[in-house]
Amino acid sequence: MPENQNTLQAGTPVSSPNPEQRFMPSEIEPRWQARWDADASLYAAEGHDSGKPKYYCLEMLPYPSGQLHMGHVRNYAIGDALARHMWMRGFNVLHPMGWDAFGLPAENAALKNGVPPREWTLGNIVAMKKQMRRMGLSYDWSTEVTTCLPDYYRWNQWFFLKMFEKGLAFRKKSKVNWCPECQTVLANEQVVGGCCWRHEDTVVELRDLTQWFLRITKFADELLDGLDKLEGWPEKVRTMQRNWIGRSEGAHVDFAVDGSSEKITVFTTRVDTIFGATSVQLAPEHAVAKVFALEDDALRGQIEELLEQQKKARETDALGAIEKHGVATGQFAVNPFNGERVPIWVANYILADYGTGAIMSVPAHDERDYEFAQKYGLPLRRVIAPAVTGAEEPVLPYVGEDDAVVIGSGEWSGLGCAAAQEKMAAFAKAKGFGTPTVTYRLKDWGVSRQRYWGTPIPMLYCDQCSPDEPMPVAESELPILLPEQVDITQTNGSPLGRVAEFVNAKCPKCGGKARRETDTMDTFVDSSWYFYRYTDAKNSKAPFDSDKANYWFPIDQYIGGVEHAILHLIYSRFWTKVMRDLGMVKNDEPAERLFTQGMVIKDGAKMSKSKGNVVSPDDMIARYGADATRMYALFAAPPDRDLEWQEEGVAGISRFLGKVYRLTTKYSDVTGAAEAAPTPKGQALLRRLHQTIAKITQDFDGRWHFNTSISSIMILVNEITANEAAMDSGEITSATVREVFRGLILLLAPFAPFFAAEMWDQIGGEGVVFRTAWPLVDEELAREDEIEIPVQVNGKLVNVVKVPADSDEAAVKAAALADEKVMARIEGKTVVKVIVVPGKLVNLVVK
RNA sequence: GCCCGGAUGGUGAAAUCGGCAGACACAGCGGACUUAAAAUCCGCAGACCCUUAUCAGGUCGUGGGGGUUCAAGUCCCCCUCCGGGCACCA
Repeated sequence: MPENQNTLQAGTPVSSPNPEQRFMPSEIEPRWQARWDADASLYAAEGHDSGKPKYYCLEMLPYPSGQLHMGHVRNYAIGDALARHMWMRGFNVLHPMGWDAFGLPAENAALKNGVPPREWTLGNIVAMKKQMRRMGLSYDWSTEVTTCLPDYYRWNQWFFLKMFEKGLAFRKKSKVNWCPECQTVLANEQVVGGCCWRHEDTVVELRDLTQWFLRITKFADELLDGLDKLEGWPEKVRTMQRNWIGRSEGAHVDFAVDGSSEKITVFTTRVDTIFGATSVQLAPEHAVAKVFALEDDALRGQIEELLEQQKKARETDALGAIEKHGVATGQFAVNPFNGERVPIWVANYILADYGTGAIMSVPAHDERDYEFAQKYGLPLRRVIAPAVTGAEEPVLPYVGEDDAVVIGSGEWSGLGCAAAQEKMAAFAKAKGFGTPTVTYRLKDWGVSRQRYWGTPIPMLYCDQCSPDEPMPVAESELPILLPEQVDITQTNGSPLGRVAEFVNAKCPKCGGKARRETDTMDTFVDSSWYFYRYTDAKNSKAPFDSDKANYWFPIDQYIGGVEHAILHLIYSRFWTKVMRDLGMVKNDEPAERLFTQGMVIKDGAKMSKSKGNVVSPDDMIARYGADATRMYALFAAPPDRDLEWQEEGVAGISRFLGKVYRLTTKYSDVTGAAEAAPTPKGQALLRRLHQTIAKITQDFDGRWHFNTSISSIMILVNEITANEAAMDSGEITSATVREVFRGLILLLAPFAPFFAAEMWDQIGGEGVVFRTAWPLVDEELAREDEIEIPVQVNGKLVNVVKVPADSDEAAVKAAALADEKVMARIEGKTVVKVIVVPGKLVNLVVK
């Protein structure tokens, strides 16, 4: 290579640049990885007395499937860049990782390959941890949490006992979602579009079962109201949770059944329309409907049919699409507001598990009731109208607007709808036939699972004292260990039920024979509080020490996929409130800020085995190195958007790193005697450096558009390349060269850690690059002294003029008018108006 | 049906506050280096038109249509398509 024949200028002695070297990530990365792996303190959080502000940076823990996928790579590349950046900004950073290690795939693998779930899971963890280390992720492994190990899940059991004590964990028989594929019950949150969240094509069935529930509804209002304060969460997630909680204000009103002692309580959000009620509609499973059915065989058959339709619709997620059917019971209800008798019907569009399972039907002012009434010829009665006098009669059904008023409703006529709702509910309450009430869509969290690989529920049933009433296991008995060597090949019932040594226990009360609960907990229990355990992962006396948690919490930044918006993220908020009420933590919410990254796409579709478009991170790392792979994941799109994986792009980043490598190694040793002030070219290069520092600092503080951060680094490097001759000749002093490369490497450190560590070493940087202070912007240096101002004539660009950066309006205007092209353009025309936006542009309006 | 996103060159994207549309890359094309190739470096590159060609010039252009403004990818109104969430929830 005919290189390094740099001519030295007098007075600017520069040592010879080194011969250029080739970038070999396959050599660099393992070398640094070995060093980092050997140093447990490198990424360890400091003590609470470090004097630094704390920063808890958390990425969602993975399920240990055995293979990292690109979604993980993206998630962790974002979190890792942030953690490293915050270290460099002087924070005491907690950056932990763990394993969401219970769950069905382990059982499936056991069935398929004959490997026990525990072995399979722990083996996968080893493999994935190795992949994470190859990625160069900055986790503090001393706080690692593995949810399937007894030292973790015993605290699930402990929490369960606490919740049982407080009445927050309870057992009830109810309709539950059953996935035939998983052979277990699912929580409402785990049913997506009528199908299982793990088996998108498997329709969930409804079964009547006695199951354990956690009383998340107790916190419904707090979970809802708290969303307003979570300003650091994406609006999308907050909206999804609001919808999911589904708070609805209204009233209960009792309708007496004519000629019977029965009464029907309806839930309505529009009690102001009660004078327009022309029937009462019951869900097929409503208790009163059952009473009527007892006396009438024909009716019973019809109701059963309605129930069947409803069940079918629900299971195929066609609820809302099915045709409304109903049957008149022949019975009548009495409207307590006007004493009117209205017929009682049973209809397939009334849900038993929402509200009271009964409604008053107001066909004139409700779309569904209207449709039903039209079909069955039930009467319509208008009881609200627009306030505007002389307005056209509204088309029915008319649900009213803000200004609608009540009509034909006795003493309430003339009131606005909102006022009428309030007053009529209060009236009902005063008279004892109703009350204002709030209904939620949110249901209690069903946590029982008829599966093996999960946390055993620490409850007992004594044949003598409580065959049906559960008794808690004593706290001192914990953990109730999950037995090994369990036959999970049979598919009916909980596998633990077939393990005699597990089931048989002693009753804590009478000392007689007792049975253990054989269901296990939903794995979402594990992930509801794991991030607290990170703060005190080895504690054997408690889930964690409160002081430790209170130091680190709330999480400053949580990063993960949006798919958990109403699963993990609502359960976690609930769990935090429970722990707060137990006095364990002070924070109301687990995470201050939440970031949901976009999906990784290939050929326009989400990567999946079935589509055959999966790109393996291992392949990418082997070919281009971890730095290039990670950096591409950040460069290809802003982190909140979907990212199309293009291997050529990774190659491009690898080329870029190669270029930086060549330049850095070439100039790593340049030295010069007593440096003078930077030369003009050096000044320009330093200006670019400081502009880049400003840009990237701003990106971390703001929008996280790391794609533009990286592009700004590329611009800097392109400018360095353009100045190579000047650096060789000494036209840019060695002091400037050193400053530029030092800055460049620090800026790259959050994005390409192996690379930055190697380059830092090469230039003789002191200490660990990730603990070196993030460079500060020198505003003076960053400022341009000459700027280009576009000049438009009638809004069209004509030319660009150069002016000093501090030019005032008059000077910019003068420069624009003096420009030849501009003059040519406006010749013979009248300048009507001149718009000068200092620092931005000039627009001449001419005629 | 309702609520959120999104649509910009051949591709990924940029334009953060209404001010040069396409930064930075990928793919492509041309050149240098080389016996040759790879690698590397330099250059070109929205579409169309005018021009023999150059130099230059012109028109159009951010999903579509209207509007506000000296100026619109950006603001307002209407519409189309794509992705996501919710949905007989009374």
